Amino acid sequence: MLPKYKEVAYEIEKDIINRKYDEGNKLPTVEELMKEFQVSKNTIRSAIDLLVEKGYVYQVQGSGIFLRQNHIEGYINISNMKGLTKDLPDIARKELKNKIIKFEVVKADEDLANKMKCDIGAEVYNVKRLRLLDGKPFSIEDSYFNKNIVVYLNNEIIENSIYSYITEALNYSIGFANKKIYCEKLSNEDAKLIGLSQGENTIIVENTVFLTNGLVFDVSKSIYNYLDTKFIMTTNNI
Amino acid sequence: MLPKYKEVAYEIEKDIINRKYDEGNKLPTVEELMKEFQVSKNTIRSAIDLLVEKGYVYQVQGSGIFLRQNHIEGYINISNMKGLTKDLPDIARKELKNKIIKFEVVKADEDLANKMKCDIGAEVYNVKRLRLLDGKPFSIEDSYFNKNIVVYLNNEIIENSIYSYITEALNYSIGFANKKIYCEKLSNEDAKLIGLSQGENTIIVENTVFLTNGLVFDVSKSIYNYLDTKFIMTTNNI
DNA sequence: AAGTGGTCTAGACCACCGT
DNA sequence: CGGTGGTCTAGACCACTTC
Repeated sequence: MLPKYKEVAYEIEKDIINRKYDEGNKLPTVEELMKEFQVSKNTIRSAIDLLVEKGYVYQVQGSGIFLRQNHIEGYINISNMKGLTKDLPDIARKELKNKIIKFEVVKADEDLANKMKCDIGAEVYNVKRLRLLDGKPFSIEDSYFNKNIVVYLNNEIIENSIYSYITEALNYSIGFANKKIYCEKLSNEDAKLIGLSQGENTIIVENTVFLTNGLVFDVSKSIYNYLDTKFIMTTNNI
Repeated sequence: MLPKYKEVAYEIEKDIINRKYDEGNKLPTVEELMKEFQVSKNTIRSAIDLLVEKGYVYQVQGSGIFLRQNHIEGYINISNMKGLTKDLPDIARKELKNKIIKFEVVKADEDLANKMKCDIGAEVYNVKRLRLLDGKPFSIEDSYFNKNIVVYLNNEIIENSIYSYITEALNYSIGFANKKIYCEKLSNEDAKLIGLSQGENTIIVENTVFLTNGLVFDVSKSIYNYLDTKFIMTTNNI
């Protein structure tokens, strides 16, 4: 059961996506939204704050709540964090397949234990997958999952969506993430997998993902094909 | 005059940076903060929400408000948007210099007019600068400023900080930005400027910056030296 | 059960925009 | 000056964690 302000934000988000407010590029006034959803002013404002944070709208005091272009065809929103399978409405029409390169249980060394805030020697899943969109190599993802949290994985799960499994089957809720973005030369092995040349630079995203209680459950490094992948993000000046 | 919740957020942010809460990695309880700052619960919560959005803390219901590592030495926080001069406490000790490569007034073509939401043929400043840290090439920034908003620029301003000038001298307030991040081959000219090889891929950030009233005032493309520049960002699952 | 964060309301008043 | 967003409060009650 979602709280009211999230429910309202979700409804308005749907309306925005369905182009209900395209004419005028403007949302109804706060007062009109209060009447529409039968909630107090603060609840509407909390809902709008969420939409501002997501980059859907901006507010101008004394004037209104305006739509903001936050989506560009072909770009991946790097702020999303529900996993590739759920993240990409844009490419969702395409078929996403995961080819397993490696799937094993290893013991965390000092570096990994540090990143995962777990004990040295703790068991972790190491999953390396080649991700294909309509059969075309899209990214190489090398992930580690804390086995104390993600107690079980199998081939079927990792060929589909690990994130769906974690949030729906294991019922964990994902809280936040740190991301590092940089450019790095491809190894011979990775270059072959993703269809580029060895020694060529491409774009890398390292991800450390936390549950809402602050535990690290996933540390990953993803290598993207720079020819096909551009990221977009929105920021607010707070 | 800042509103109370921003003032409170600012004070707590200072305390976090000054390591006041490092022991226990925890902030005082909401009730304690209410007493400390003599404000209502909702005001404290608004302040904490800002710190959550900035990646400083996370909240666990029933448990507390915990510190989150949001800063790693050597990484540039890509979510910041006050301009390089103000953004980088990390490298602020270093000397930032701007070498002007190009500074002229041009008329917006269709593509630029589209990006800047201005008329085709409208006058814009085009400023291309090589940015140096301690004398070392750090990035090449090619910017366009809407001349209807940024009515005047000169060599002195663009050798120092354009953003300081816009926010302090012109008294505009910056609202939000869209950023595109990708990897692209260097031209011969740019490769020479930044000290890499022609045809080598490096990391690019395109920036469209809006005032709080929704007007675009700056469109820019920055080319970074991939050897020296890695970005970091924090996200929340909302 | 006690402690701590999360949601919601009604109402008051302020600040800014446009006419 | 009317319309619209922005801030703030006191208080009630809920939900989760910790012991």
